[in-house]
Amino acid sequence: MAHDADHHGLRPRSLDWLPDAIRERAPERRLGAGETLFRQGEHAAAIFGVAEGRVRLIRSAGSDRSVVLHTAQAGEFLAEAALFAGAYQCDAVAAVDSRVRVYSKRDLVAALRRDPDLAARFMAVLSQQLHALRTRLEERNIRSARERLLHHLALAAGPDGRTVRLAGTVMDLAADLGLTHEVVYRTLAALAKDGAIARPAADVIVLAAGAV
Amino acid sequence: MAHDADHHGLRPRSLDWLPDAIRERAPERRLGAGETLFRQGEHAAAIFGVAEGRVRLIRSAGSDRSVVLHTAQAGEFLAEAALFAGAYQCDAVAAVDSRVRVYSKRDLVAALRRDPDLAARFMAVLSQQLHALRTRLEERNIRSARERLLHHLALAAGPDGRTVRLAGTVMDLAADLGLTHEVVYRTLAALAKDGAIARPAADVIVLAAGAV
DNA sequence: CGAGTGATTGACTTAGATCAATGACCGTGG
DNA sequence: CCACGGTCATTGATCTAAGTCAATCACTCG
Repeated sequence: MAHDADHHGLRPRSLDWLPDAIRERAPERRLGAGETLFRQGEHAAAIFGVAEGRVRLIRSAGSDRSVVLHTAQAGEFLAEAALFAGAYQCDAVAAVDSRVRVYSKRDLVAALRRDPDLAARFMAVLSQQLHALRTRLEERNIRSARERLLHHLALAAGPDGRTVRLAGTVMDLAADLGLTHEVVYRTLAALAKDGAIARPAADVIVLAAGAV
Repeated sequence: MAHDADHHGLRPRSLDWLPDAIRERAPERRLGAGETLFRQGEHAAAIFGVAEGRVRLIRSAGSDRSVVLHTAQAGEFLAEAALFAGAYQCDAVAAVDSRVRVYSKRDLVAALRRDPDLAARFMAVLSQQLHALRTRLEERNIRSARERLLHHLALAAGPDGRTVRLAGTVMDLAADLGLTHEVVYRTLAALAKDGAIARPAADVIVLAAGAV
């Protein structure tokens, strides 16, 4: 099986809050690469969780250009916004062979309305995701690969504030950072040479005490 | 007065959902540049809306490095996540002289719990912001300035799918795109020369019909 | 054992950042 | 009323860090 795409401390899981009753009742649907899950304008009767693969949200209406809005990875939720709208606002197309769980919008909305604790948990998850996403965007504003990487590592550090355990591959890290993997390898090597980080193991990075 | 920082179609307003009763009762607080609004670990008794200026969320604990998590612009909400946590998770420091509205967390939580419609509206706002943010992040994954700009323009286009009215300055646009303003000017000029866009007015860009 | 994937480094190119300059425009205070 | 300072728009010249292409090695899995 492929890597679990949702390995990252910074990428919060989005499905934990779901009541078991609803989760267990959600059917699974398989999508071939390129297959459409839903289209803009369709009545929104469900939202989805990506179990495996990748699903793209695409806005094709309007201009000729079809624009990718988002690529949902395994473990992510898809189209939460449809919970509060009558129709989907964009198309969803599987980028590769994928599996999605289908959650009934009606059931979910009813549950959220009935159970304030559930609603609070959902709002909490949304807020946290929002915060995490803002942080990622802030990170992308850092132009220098070195600074960006250090920013990321400082945030990903464990409780001691220095030790980072890489949950995925360095290539995944590079993708998260919006850098090519070569640059990340090189920058890691340079940081290690400067003594700014140490790498006691392949999947562990330790920030030096005085690191800028 | 400075530019309204929240001019952008892609940057959803975050305060509209608030019940008037709470909004009107929220006191305003002025912050000098560098002044701290709250600190990590403090009991979270309020959340904030930035009325003017910029407030940074900073994580300083752990590593020596203090890391900027987010810079909230005027019009944005600050620390929604604190609604569902006992204590703030990071520091908030004014980047420039600023004004914030202070919303009582207790009141808000009570209102959300009491009024499912309000809760639904809040969830809708959070979902939309999440979606918008994902789109911005997706945009940042586009390396080429030309393609990134076209992506942005296609999304910012009005109902006809081709006409974009710039709400702010080109410099603001550049900041949104994560590019320098010089590159944006140049790229706009190049696109115009290629016939991919037209600029009938300073603040209007029209995408050509056959634009890739 | 061979195919596939990740880790790593080298060589080279280029797009975008940086530094710099100019002109338009706008408000403002003398 | 106009000179002045500030901001934005725009373009040129230059530099460099990051992207691209490429190769090698280690490892795992069937």
